[in-house]
Amino acid sequence: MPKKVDHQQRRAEIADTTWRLIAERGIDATTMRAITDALGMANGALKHYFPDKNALVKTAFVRVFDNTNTRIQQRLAGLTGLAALRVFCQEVMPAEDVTELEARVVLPFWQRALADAQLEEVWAEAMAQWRQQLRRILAEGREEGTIRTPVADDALVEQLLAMLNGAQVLAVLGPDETTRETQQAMIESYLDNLGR
Amino acid sequence: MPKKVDHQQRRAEIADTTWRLIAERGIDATTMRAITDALGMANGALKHYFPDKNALVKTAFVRVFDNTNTRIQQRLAGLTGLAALRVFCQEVMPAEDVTELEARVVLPFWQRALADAQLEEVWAEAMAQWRQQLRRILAEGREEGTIRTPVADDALVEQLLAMLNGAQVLAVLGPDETTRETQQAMIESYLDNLGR
DNA sequence: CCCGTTTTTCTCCATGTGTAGACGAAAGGG
DNA sequence: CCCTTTCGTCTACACATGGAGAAAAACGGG
Repeated sequence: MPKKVDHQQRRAEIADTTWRLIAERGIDATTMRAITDALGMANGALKHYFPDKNALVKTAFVRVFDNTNTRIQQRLAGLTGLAALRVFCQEVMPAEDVTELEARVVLPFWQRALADAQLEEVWAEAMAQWRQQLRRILAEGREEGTIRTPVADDALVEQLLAMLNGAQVLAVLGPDETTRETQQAMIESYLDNLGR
Repeated sequence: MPKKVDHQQRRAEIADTTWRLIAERGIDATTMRAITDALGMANGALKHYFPDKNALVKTAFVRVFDNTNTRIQQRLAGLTGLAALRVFCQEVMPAEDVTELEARVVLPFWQRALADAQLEEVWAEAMAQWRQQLRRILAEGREEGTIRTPVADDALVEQLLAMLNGAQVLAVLGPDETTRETQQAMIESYLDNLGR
């Protein structure tokens, strides 16, 4: 029997360095040769794991989403209502270094999703998942009394989703370093207002 | 004396078809040959108007921003406070066809701005302008009593900016046609809440 | 009608890209 | 110890892109 290589782990490794390169140098500079160079491999080696670049980029993006979501789920353990919502927002917003890297990947992803139906589908699913989770958290908050705004939950979900996505743009493309605390203040005051 | 061609108008014409192509086919498919083909020109003709592609793309983006802003200023004539804010949001959000086209240009712009300092500067200026204008509108609303929320104006400005940018993403990449009215409801309920 | 200037066209080239395929290397089982 | 299977490397290639430059055309004035 031949070489034994953990195919799954290798794929993950390649995808990880791919999105890291995207975050660092931009997606245009992330060519297949740049990826294999960063991995210390030759350019043809990717072929055994990804048929073409589209597949590679797609799984790289999916991996970023998965990372974000599992991180959220971990930090969300045991929390409900407004407290859960606060953690959710903090974890998605580019307040830390990890989240800023993720933001630098999401913007190119959006651009590519405009022209690739598969990527758009991935994004749509991610947003559907977030919508569902936010709705559940809001319902919890209503029940336990931590959320008392007269605004309908559906509108709140859209507001939150839009704010979180927009915050990514403002954080990564804003030159001001104030954005760090400004964004914290922004989301905090919004959340405070939900409890009246 | 030689040919007399309105240099300014020609530049504008080229920039316009450029961002229209970007909106329709995506920015990757918008090559210089695609642009000249759409214009009925040869590929070398652009050289007299733009030194390279970066300059072309940059002015195309700037033109989109200028279009949006002048449209806003026109519709904003005579309005103050909450009414002005409502119009501002409606005009920026991709509720109409024109605004959706603009959104399809903004997403690629963000991606490019990540790697191009000049483009980032353009975006920063646009956001600075919007921030200033929003602050003024909010101050007006406070004075005339149409805005009575206890949340600080600075936080409101950031919330609005983030929501407007995020709405662009959700509108263009969301498969649901519900987003049209959903987004209207979202922004309306947010604005209603500002007046208590 | 001719001429000088500008604009436009056309051809060409260097470069970088994704991808394919042949060859060598490694590794574990018989 | 060998051999089959997989993995990795290297070279090559077709192709598109941005850009440069010479030739031709268009245009307005003398």
